[in-house]
Amino acid sequence: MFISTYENKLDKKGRVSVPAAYRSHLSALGYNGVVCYPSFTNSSIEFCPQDRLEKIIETIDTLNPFEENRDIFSTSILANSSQLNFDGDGRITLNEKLLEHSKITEKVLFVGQGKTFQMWEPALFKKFSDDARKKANLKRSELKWKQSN
Amino acid sequence: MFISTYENKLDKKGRVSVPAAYRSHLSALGYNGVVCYPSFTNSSIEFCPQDRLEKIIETIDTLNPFEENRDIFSTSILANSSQLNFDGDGRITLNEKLLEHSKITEKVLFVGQGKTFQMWEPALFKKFSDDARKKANLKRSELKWKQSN
DNA sequence: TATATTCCCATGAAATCCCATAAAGGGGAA
DNA sequence: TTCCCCTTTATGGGATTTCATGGGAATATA
Repeated sequence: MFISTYENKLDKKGRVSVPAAYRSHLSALGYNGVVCYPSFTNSSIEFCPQDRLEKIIETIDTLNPFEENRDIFSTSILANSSQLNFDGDGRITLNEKLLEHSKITEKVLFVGQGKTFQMWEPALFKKFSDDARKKANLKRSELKWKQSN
Repeated sequence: MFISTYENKLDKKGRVSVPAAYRSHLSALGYNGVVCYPSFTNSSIEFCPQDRLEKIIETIDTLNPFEENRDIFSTSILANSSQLNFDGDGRITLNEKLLEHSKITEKVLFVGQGKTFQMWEPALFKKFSDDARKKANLKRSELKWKQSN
């Protein structure tokens, strides 16, 4: 389970420590790295264990080859996703594309999302999260209903 | 079941003993820790066994990955949750975010809620429960009046 | 050869473990 | 019920380990 948030520092080599709590969960799942891709809907980087991306690929694969969605998904997710392995100290190195999309420069905020997690530029996340909280209050009843089913 | 209330002390390392009665219930469920998150509606910290949060994660996971609701819920719930494990003496360590939300500084009041429990700054809980009692009284007279008609 | 990437180790700070002590609670016998 | 003893629990603090971070050396890349 990926939960909570952790703020770590990006060093001048472009490395950042993945929080120990996330690493131990990943290694429990049998992974020594993560797959990541720029989010569709916001400026974060999405991370997931490898098997999850495989599931997404399968889903895309079932789409009609001439359907527009298929192209959109495969181009924007698969083409932009990368495999990042941990170094001996549990760090990953972020490439130029990821830094650009996320606008991360100094600090990296890791945000747990249950089965996945994200990386954010801290200030951008704060903005997003304030917004989310407001909307969540409005939509809370909706989630409760789904849970009870 | 988590019932009754207990007031324990927060030490200067930010640790507090979880009441033995709560701990033994948790260990009967097979957990050596708890998951917690700031309450939506008041200044308490809500605690639950881990499986409860896992159920929420499953629910969120059934939502379409590109749907707005999914982000909103996972951000406002999961990002604000943390896993707290017991040390060898049955204590947990509260982080800055939790202390700030709850305004806890010296004393911690544990309040049983059946399947979950809460942590309060004692004075704030007193205010909260006094208020609740007043409201209940108002509604009671309302109810009586309606009954007598 | 120059540049980037990966591996390895050092350091300080923070979290965790471990033990000592004091207080509280429970059970049995008078 | 009351007293005493034993066990459990709460709390404090020192010792140890883990973790994040920086930088140098080694390897790969171009």
